[in-house]
Amino acid sequence: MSNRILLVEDDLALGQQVVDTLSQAGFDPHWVQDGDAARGLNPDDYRVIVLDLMLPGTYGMDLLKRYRTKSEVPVLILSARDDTADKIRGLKLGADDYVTKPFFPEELVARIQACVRRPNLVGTKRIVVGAIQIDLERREVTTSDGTLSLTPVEFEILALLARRKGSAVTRDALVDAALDTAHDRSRRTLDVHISRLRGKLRSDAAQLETVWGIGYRLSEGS
Amino acid sequence: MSNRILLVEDDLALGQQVVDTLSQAGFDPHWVQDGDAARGLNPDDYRVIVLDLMLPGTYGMDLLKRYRTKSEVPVLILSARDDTADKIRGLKLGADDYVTKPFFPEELVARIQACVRRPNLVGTKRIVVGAIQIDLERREVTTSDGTLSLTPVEFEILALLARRKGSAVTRDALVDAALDTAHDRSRRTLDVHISRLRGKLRSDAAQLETVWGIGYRLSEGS
DNA sequence: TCCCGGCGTTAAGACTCGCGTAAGGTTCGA
DNA sequence: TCGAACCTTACGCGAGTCTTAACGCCGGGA
Repeated sequence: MSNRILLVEDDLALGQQVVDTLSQAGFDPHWVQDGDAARGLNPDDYRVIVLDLMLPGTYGMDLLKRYRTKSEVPVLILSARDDTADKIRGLKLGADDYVTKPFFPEELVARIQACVRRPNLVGTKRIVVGAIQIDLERREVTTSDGTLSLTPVEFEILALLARRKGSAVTRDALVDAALDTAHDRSRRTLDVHISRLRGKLRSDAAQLETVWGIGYRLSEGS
Repeated sequence: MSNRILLVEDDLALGQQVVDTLSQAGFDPHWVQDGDAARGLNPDDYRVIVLDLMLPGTYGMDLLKRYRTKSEVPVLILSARDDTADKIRGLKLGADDYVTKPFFPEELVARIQACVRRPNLVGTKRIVVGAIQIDLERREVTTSDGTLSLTPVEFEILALLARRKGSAVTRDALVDAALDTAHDRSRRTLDVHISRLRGKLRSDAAQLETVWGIGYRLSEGS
């Protein structure tokens, strides 16, 4: 795997500085200035993501949430304000580290290396939950009834449930991950997709449990 | 594996504060005041190690190096000085994070959780009280009778009691945590939920004791 | 350009399930 | 023994969920 790092930073001077430092440290930085541009990128293409919280366009927190639901990639937050509440919120959302400006580029590099070094056990692009096998790269799902074809939304829902396999996943998280943003969470759209998903899962549908008042959970059958 | 955390900290006030916060967050802190005492411990017995760099006896950096050569356990550094050179040195030596005093306990907890989250997404955030095991992520409870499904309110009640395991919890606190606010505390709603909870706990119901005039307590059975 | 199939969304009715309340019984402490 | 605090059961309402059906958008193909 490459040493590619995604840097989301709108400050031109700072961004250039970080890019230079990362390059010298042997990384392959990929710099995006705009939050909306970062939305479309696939987090799994990168080793680490360095994210500035104060962005024009999409807010940094939204990006973080988005990345977290989609992938396991370590995310390191960069922020102007040394605000503890913000810090805690970021870390709770799944960020792996938090650096406040101003910082020395060397510190950032050291922290990135600390992220990378961590045992990344979940490198596989294939998740197995009971009788359900999900190939994230081929976007293919196999059950005990054979291979089945899912729509994009259905696949995203199942993929997120599989990544968090065994644990209950909030309705909100599922909506964030699978449906276009700016959705009215009160609508019953998600239910419909879940319903169709269950229909396709057929004999393995029992693995997709509903957690009342919370959301859903994908459990191993046995 | 348990949620045991090793805290190496010589400052008595700060140490106690951290221990309290960690306990409330569902961890099982193990506090050592002396660096030399920490030398002999096996790092693999702990989920995370929180290490103060300014210690009497063995220097913190030495301990860090020692742990790193022995084990893969995440180490989180605590330091009085906000010295970048020190920070970089620590992170290069393999520390997973670096927090400078003064800090808010909540921040430390959030950072610890960020460390813990990585290796295995399943099985973390788990509280064991006697025969009752509570998986906060899966929202699942296992007793000696097997897995049982709780309603949201019942789960919140049990979770709060488990977090404060062994100590009495006020009725008000339980109502705040589990029930919709703006409720009439004088009513017998909480009793009903407790009753239902006991019914589901079956043979382990004895662990959920009534503290007369105060509230309830979840105790280890044996 | 028009048609058609796939897909996401909305709407609506039926249904399940959790929650709060009431009411009567029981236990505890003084 | 008395009263307050607590336990338990039963029941109805309403929130949350499931399912079916239909609408609208967008793409490819004729």
